[in-house]
Amino acid sequence: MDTERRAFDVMSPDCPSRSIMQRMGDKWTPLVFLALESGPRRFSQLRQDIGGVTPKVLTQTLRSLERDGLLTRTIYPEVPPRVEYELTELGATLLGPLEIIREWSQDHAEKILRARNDYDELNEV
Amino acid sequence: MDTERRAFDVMSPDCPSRSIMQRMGDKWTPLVFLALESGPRRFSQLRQDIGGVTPKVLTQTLRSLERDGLLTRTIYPEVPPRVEYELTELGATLLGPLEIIREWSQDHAEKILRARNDYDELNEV
DNA sequence: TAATATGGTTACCTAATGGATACTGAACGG
DNA sequence: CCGTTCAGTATCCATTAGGTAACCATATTA
Repeated sequence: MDTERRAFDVMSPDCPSRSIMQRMGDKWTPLVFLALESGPRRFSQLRQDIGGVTPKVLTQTLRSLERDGLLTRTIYPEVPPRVEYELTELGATLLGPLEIIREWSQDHAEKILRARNDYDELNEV
Repeated sequence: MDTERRAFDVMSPDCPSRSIMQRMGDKWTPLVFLALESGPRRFSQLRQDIGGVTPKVLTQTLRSLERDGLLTRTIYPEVPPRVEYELTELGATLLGPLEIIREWSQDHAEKILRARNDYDELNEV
């Protein structure tokens, strides 16, 4: 129904879709998604799945994704506490696009690293 | 042929593909790509196509993409100077994935903005 | 009493990034 | 001699990202 007019346009400086597009390229968001791909995970499981993330930053990332309705945070009133994170339906629709980006990155990493070396050799002599 | 072993794995903290994945989500890179989709463009054309980018930042972005072999920078020795940017073959392979991200962002922007509002109302009262 | 485990939060700090603004160089037009 | 065009640089400042380390609440175990 909305084929004629685009409500959002990423090329427009003030369009909110632009900030959304940016966020999905932030440092940890894609990795959180890939880790949640196969089902709900606990906080410390995510920490292990994603190498090198500090708890603070992981918390920030998760909160921000929760705020955007991309995942849910469920607290189970047990001791010790258990908190599970799970993609929402909306969040799951992002898995496809992210998987494509991931494959591209992995498939072309070698070429890019070579290009960087060539460039640096030419311009740093 | 490389179905068995992955040379690069974005889930590994030290893998270079990770930095590559991150870069394609930076603020201006996707917009540069979309602007170059239909052919070479000059510096000031890009500035206009992409709203709100300062020359310094645009230069940084373009240089970084050139370094990675994703676009070429051609200087024509004229006066006033003319510099054209054009996607390389490698760069062009990124257009598909980026287009998918763009569509996702535009299609789901409204839902996400609504989720943000709901979240903020619940947690800021 | 205290250590342990979980799932965080908070305060604090630094380095890098982003952005605004003004300026340069080189040739041409007037 | 001055202004204009193009493609950037230079300079400065504010914001942010990310990291470290300490802390909290709770119940169990010893």
